[in-house]
Amino acid sequence: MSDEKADLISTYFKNETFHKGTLVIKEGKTSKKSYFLESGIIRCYIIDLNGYEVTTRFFSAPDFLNDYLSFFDQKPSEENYELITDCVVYSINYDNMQHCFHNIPEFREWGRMLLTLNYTYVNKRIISFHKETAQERYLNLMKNNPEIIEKVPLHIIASYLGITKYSLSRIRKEIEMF
Amino acid sequence: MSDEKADLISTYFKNETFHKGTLVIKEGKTSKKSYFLESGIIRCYIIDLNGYEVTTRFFSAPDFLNDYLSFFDQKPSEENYELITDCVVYSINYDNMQHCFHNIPEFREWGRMLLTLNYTYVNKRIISFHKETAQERYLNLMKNNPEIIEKVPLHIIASYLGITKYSLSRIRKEIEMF
DNA sequence: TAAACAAGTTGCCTTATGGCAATTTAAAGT
DNA sequence: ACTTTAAATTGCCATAAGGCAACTTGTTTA
Repeated sequence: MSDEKADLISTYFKNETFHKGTLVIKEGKTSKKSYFLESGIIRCYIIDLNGYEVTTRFFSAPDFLNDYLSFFDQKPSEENYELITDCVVYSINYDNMQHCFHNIPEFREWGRMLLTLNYTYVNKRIISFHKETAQERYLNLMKNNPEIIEKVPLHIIASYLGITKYSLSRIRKEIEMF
Repeated sequence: MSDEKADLISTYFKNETFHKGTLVIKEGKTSKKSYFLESGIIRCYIIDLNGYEVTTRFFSAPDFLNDYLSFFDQKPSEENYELITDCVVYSINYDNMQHCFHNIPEFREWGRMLLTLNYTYVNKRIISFHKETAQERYLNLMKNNPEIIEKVPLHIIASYLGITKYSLSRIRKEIEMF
């Protein structure tokens, strides 16, 4: 993408800072913005049938974050997006997003690319649940996103890996012993 | 959608019949068509790192099936789509799909809706791996897609549920005993 | 800095699932 | 109909992960 285009696009984004613990998107409320994450970590989670929090995804800079279902259809979200650390973001609202989509071909292309990446991501995740042990999933997360291992509380990582905090604690112990 | 629109759209689709065992989309080859499944069952699977087949999804009439990544980007697929039973489909090729997308607003809307449904589907699936036992996942499949339980071989259903054929066989036995 | 609370660890035991081998049942091919 | 092959079942034992309770460590906050 050319610099001019990038500059043009950047004028539709607004720089913002949020603090740890903030819910940028709330279950039941319609998502008003999408975010480019400049620094920090955000997690997406839902409450399952038994009342437990299930972390479905982490976002860490420089990821782009939005709730497809809520944002593009402007209907209530079914998930929560919570800041694990303080974050600096560039946000874009619905109208500006629509404007960019309709007027900047590169933006459309980029949007489609994001969708592709997202789809690939969830597909890989499903496969990882089939054919990897919890320990392997943990080691992969460690390899690909060490910042998450470092900054996210154990019980949240456990809920992302699909195991209990007890099991993750034991896995950590075992890994330390090489 | 109005009847005229539906008729118009239908002219871009071609009626075809394929036999059990056919691979309509092959790993490494670019997907040329998307399919509306009129009757029959198709599964999508990949080969994992250890050489095992992992079934990631079933399609049963009246589902719409396509490989987003391969079809829309016209690049090689990473998955296989195999007919579990004989199938009757309505297929549409890439050029016609593009034409419809550009000229029929309802078609675009429908495309976005499909995407939404797909995303919701994979999200639910990820959650089911977190917080349901294999037996619960099996019972849900039974409830929502009895035709799959009936017509798909046990070892394939097992690979979809993320367990071995041995475990699924035992789960079936246990369920029969109420 | 004390007190309160959350996060993480660990021992003990239970349960779900895996993996192999032997066997039975069902399906396909000639 | 017979033979061959694939699919499904089952006994036996191994392993991964869960769940509870007690305990330790680390973080807030009054």
